[in-house]
Amino acid sequence: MSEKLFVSAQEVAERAGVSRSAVSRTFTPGASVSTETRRKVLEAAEALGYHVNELARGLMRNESGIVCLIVSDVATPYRSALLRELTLLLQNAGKVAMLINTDRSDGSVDRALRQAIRYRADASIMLSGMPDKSIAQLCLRSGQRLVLINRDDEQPGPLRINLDDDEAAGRVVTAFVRAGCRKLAFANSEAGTPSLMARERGFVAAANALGIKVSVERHGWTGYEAGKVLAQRMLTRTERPDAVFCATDLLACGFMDAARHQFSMSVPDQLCIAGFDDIEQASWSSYDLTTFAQPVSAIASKAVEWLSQPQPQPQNDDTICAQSIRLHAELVWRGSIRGG
Amino acid sequence: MSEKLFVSAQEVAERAGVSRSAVSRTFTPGASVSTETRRKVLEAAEALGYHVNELARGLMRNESGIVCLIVSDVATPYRSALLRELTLLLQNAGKVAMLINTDRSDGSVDRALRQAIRYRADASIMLSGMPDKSIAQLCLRSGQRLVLINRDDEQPGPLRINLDDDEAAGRVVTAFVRAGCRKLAFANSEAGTPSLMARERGFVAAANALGIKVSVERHGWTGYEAGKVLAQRMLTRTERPDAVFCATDLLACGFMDAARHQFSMSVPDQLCIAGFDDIEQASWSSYDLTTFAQPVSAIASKAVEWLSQPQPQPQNDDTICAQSIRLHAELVWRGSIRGG
DNA sequence: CCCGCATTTGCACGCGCTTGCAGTGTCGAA
DNA sequence: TTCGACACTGCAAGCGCGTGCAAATGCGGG
Repeated sequence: MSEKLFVSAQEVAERAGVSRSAVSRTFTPGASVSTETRRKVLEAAEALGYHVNELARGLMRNESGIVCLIVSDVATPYRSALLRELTLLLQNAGKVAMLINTDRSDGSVDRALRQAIRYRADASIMLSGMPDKSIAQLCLRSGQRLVLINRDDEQPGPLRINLDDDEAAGRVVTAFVRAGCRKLAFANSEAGTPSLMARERGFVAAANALGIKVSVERHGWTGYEAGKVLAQRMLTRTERPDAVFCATDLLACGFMDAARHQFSMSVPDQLCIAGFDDIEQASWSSYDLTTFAQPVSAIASKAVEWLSQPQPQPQNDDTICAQSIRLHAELVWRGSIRGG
Repeated sequence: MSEKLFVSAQEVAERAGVSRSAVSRTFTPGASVSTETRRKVLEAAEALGYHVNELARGLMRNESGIVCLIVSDVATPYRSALLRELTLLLQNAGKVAMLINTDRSDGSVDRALRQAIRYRADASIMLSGMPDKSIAQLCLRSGQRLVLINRDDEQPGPLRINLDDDEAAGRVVTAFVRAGCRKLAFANSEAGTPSLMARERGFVAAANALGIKVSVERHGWTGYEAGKVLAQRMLTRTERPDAVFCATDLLACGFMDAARHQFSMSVPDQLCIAGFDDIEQASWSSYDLTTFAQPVSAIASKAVEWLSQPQPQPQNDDTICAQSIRLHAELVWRGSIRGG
């Protein structure tokens, strides 16, 4: 039955005529082995098809090399793009990604996380999403390093990566105004995550500063369908907006489709639209959406970089390194806003 | 420095006043422990915040509970949808997903896979993509179980999950003909994966059986841009097709956008289009694409189901269970083909 | 009261690996 | 020649856990 599938360092040692320690050291960067011994070991290892058992190694070293990616809505364009970048970089850094899907909220999230703790993951990266800050707590208490992307929990310890959502929102107001729009609207979801709300606040504030009032509507999640519903609500009013900033590209796509196909409005002639994320679909010619680009690869590389650094002194004085990085969201100008 | 982060079974045992074996058995389903002992152990474990060390357990049991997902183009809608489903189901089955991204072809793939082997993954699921069958070999040789999705390697051992691509392609011919189309075309990528080629063969064969010739064009990968290029090639000819079957929804979206915006053609009046995968965007009203649905959740559940079964006798006689599952791709009828 | 049986429990070993420590060999300087 | 410095190497302990085996315990019948 369990018929000895893997070769162990012991066997490699025997074949190479050296001690088991020599084998171990050969595969430990920075250990002291002579070139000759190393050669013999590598040869034997190759011949036998030896692979270091990372489970045993992790057991000794007390670090597994596993980074777990905690994510909801994996199938969403922005989320999956970030996921792609992160896995790639982690691999290059010699780490390995464990995926925790938090879509179902029926306690399986908690179960999955505990699962990750059981594997002694060195770190967790939370790609935004669910507000469960207890999860973050659990990660930290089990000695993991934590990276929070687009979340704003005021907890010490983790690295927080955020965007300049509010300033970005201000810039889109300028663009709308320059295009001659005066009846601005903001289409948001009910998710209420910090970055979404920051965009809303920034937009409203910048417009108000110019003496322009903004009609705000919130509905559903950040998906396409919600965008359609928002359009139905906002475009059936007596006074239609002539420019709408959608908190998300998916919302924008839904909004635009409804505006065009259900209300026969022309974009950008009768309605200017802007989104946020710069998902692939934003560049498709049916949408040609002006939007803010999530600096996906910058986010990923900052995160992985931070994780690759040696543990920053885990002292318990009050200057706990509450690292926070703020990245810039570049406006990608396309055809959904007049004039460019 | 390494200040004892995790509690061990030993400590739990001491607090509960039992032996370490008792603790171990408490967390091993099916082991023999009295209710009283179990209660004491669970209580102590809870108080101490004990989590089984899955690394050590895997070392003993010689199975890690890790399933690795080998995937390229994670950010692609179909791929990420499948990923979502798989991770969810794996979690429910008490397993954990390790993600291997094979986008870069510069040997990092190989490195990542070896990484996975080092973690003694119990199984791998290859979500189609790259043709490197040597990778599959490596998985099998290291004792993993293997699931191949939408690939057709004729190797024994793995579970193969495929679709009825050729029959599906036949059904779309019928639909086109019924819509009054006679100049059929097939837009494919150059990737040449088995399922893509099966769709092409099936389409051409079914059309030929009706005495209709098909113009076939292949270009690039299976993305949106390739679809646009294909449209540019096929629609600049003197004799334009009046119906095109795209091997992929992304191709179809690109094709449709080019047809409408660059060639001012009306879909479906002047051109009927069908795709394959039923990605979310296919249902967006700008596309409203008739397409075949990948039975994503069926695929995922078949895969996880198979992995959850006890190892099917690993005998070495010639009746190696070369399991193969063929699923049905349902035609989702929308507005990109006339008459419904 | 004793004995056979079934259920629990503890002991001790080993999974495959890292690593501190002591031992071997080599070499140049004194 | 002697000696310290140095580069390797092997030994053995131990990481946290599962599990076979034997001892312990409980129980009912004789």
